[in-house]
Amino acid sequence: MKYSRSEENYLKAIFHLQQAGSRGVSTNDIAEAMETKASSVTDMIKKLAAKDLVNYVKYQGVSLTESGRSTAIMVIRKHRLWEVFLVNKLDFPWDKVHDIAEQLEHIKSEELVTKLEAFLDYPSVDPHGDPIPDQHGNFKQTQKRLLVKCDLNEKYLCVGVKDSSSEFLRFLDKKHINIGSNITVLSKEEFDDSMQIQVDDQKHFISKKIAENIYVSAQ
Amino acid sequence: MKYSRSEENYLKAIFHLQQAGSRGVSTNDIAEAMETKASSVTDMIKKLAAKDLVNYVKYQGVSLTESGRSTAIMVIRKHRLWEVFLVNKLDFPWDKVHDIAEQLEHIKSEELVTKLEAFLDYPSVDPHGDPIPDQHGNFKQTQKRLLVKCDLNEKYLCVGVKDSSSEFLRFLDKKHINIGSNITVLSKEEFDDSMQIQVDDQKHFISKKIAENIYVSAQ
DNA sequence: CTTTTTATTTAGCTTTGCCTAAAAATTGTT
DNA sequence: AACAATTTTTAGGCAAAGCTAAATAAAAAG
Repeated sequence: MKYSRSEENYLKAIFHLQQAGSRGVSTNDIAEAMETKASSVTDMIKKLAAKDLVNYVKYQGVSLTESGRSTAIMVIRKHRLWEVFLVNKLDFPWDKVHDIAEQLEHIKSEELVTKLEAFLDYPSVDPHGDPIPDQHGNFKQTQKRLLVKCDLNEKYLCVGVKDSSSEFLRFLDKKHINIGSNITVLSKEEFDDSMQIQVDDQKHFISKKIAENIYVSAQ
Repeated sequence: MKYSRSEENYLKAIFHLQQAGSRGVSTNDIAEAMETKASSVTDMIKKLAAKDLVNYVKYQGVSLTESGRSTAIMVIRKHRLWEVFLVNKLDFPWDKVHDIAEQLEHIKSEELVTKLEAFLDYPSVDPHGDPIPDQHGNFKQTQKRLLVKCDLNEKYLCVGVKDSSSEFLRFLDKKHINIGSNITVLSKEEFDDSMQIQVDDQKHFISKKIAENIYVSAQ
């Protein structure tokens, strides 16, 4: 069964919103995420519900059905595989790949995804540290946490970012903070939650806003 | 300036038709090539004319403007580069890449094409032997000719195919006829234009229909 | 427990790209 | 030249995906 580009984008957005908050996803949230109007969202939701991709009760938001969830995951799988291709093979900087992957993720061909994945050597995460689902849709949610909530003097591994904007990613590049960097929080300012951190062998001061957008895992 | 997928497909079809016959391209020809109806073609032609992509006089067919031609060539460039990627990097057989390349050719990103081309090492032809335009739209039309029109006992180089259907390409694979194979016409049957040919170190009998779909160049 | 605010849905309109059926122009044939 | 056949265009409609504005439901506030 095949879905339109727009349907796939809605499913993806709903999936991401569902991951964030555990509640049913509201029309307005979807509208904001997709940069569209609530009325357009209602229209599309009805179509998705008719195709059994979402559970929908008027005025009560939506949740993905099994079928909707797996469709969303397959789109995300493609998106992340293409991001790996763009960064690892074509040498794109990691902050420039999102828009292109947004287009590539809608290419329809099972075989293409399978062969691309093999060509890339079965990567488990994309350039931003997000896990890549396998062909059955399975992926392990790394138990990552935001740097802002980390303990002092523990060694962490940078595993991903929350904000994927070019501005933020370029900031990280400038500070040599990459996926895989070792990070330790050396001190924390109670007043504004800014902190001094050690990244591999360099020390930096970063604001709360930065620390809120870096994911790390204990190591 | 950006054009829709549909507009790009029309421009591409018109370009190919224009290459084939030198006359202005007719509405019906476009409709047949695009597997759509003549009335739809008229609609689209008007839009393309309004955007100065084609020259259009009612009832007299169309021809591409400079802008239309270069847009078409850029789509063809992308199509052929992606075909090379699919065959050389992802190991697709050459008869399976067309449909996927039809999708990939519409991905919008100058940078992607540039980087893809470099990654593929600036190929000059696609897997079917068709030339790949450079970033300025230049490409040399190889002075190829159909095998059916070749002289006896001359050495030729297989440079492309006219028919790109899976059936035909698989036939060629079976006979080990590839782009780059050496071909010599050993004998020709006047009655039905069938011929005996030497392909590298193998001999085959082929019908007129086969010989009409293989392009060679003198060597 | 009303009232106000906010969220959601409905109604109706727009554009793109396609369709069918009918009209008009062109081309081919006596 | 006049009729027939073919090609092309027009007219009117449809589905997808979006929009604005108005109506309605739910949530928040008094």
